[in-house]
Amino acid sequence: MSTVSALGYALLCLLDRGPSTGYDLARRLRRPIGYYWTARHTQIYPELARLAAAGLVTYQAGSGPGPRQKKTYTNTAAGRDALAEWLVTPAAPRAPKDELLLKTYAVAAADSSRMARLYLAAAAEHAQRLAEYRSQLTDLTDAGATGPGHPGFGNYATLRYGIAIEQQREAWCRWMASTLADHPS
Amino acid sequence: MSTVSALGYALLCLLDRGPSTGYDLARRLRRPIGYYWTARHTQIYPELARLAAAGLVTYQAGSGPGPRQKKTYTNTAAGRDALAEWLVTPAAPRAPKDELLLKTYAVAAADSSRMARLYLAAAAEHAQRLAEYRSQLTDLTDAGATGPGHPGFGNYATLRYGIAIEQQREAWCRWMASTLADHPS
DNA sequence: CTAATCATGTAAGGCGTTACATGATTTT
DNA sequence: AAAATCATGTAACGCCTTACATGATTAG
Repeated sequence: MSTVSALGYALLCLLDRGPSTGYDLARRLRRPIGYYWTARHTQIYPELARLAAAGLVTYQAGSGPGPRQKKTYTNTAAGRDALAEWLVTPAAPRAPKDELLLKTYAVAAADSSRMARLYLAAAAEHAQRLAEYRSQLTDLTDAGATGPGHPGFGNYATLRYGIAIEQQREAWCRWMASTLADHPS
Repeated sequence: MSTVSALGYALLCLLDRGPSTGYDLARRLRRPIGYYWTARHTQIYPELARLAAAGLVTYQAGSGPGPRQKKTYTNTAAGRDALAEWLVTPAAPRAPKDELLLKTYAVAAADSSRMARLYLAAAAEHAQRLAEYRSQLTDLTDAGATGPGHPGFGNYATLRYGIAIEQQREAWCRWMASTLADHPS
């Protein structure tokens, strides 16, 4: 009963919205899923092969641009069932990895003013992300994707989360920068 | 010039606050660093060996409880320098992995009421975390760790971040749950 | 004519987890 | 007497990135 990896389910999520080649899945994975899940094509191709072997996807092969065949993948009924079941299964907690927080823990061992610049740069990045997310949210709001039932609701909901988090992180980074600036070491 | 991994720097951060055995580092890594960085002892022991080989830490060996020697590690001057330099170096962006957001993206393919329960359970977990963080923040505030210069400031600053994020995430989970409940599929 | 895009794969190596292995001391 | 804690390691395996490899079509 070959278990499917999270990446496998991510691909099933994408294929649920429409058939794609592996190449296309890599492109579609960049936005908006790339904000909370990423994978390179080198991971995607073998994973698609595993999903096909498990009977969760099928493909139609045609002639491709390169020396190999181009394969267009679709979810099978088993794939849709597996996806629906996975969606309502609580996720195992993942190990968090946040290098900026790790650095913050040891802030006493660093030069304050150089460290403050780090937080300002991070704040600027978050501000830029925030602008990106907000513009995408506007588009989705205009399209009426603010409720479940609308096909864009998944995107809308994740964007709302992203906006809330980026706001907090930007504010926290600015607070760190100003706190360090007020207190040179 | 053997490059040091993020885990290596995490260990240097801990050793900067006091010498430890590998076992003790694993324990100290659980809280509060465990909130934003984790590692098992199976990763820590080889990493300490690499740090020692690179001259960033030294150890004093004594007789241990088991068949092997117990080693107490300390940062060297080179280790402290490497740490100070790493702290002010911008981190390379990490690939985010958030299974709940991935599921949210595909929410249209799931049963609404079962999915709503998932968000409620997640919200409850965040509420519990929030209570934990708040109680620790109170202790640190009482200890006067609210400004840089105080040795507990690193903990204080990361807790403030954690509280802000957990609040947002809890609120977002509750919003998702109620939005799905209002709109059964 | 050059670069980008479309399209699919393999191989080597780092990071991280789980399971395996040993054995003294302290607590229940 | 049993369980937890202290203490250190190795081995196998999965996940993920970087580099390697091929070649047609389209846009500048």
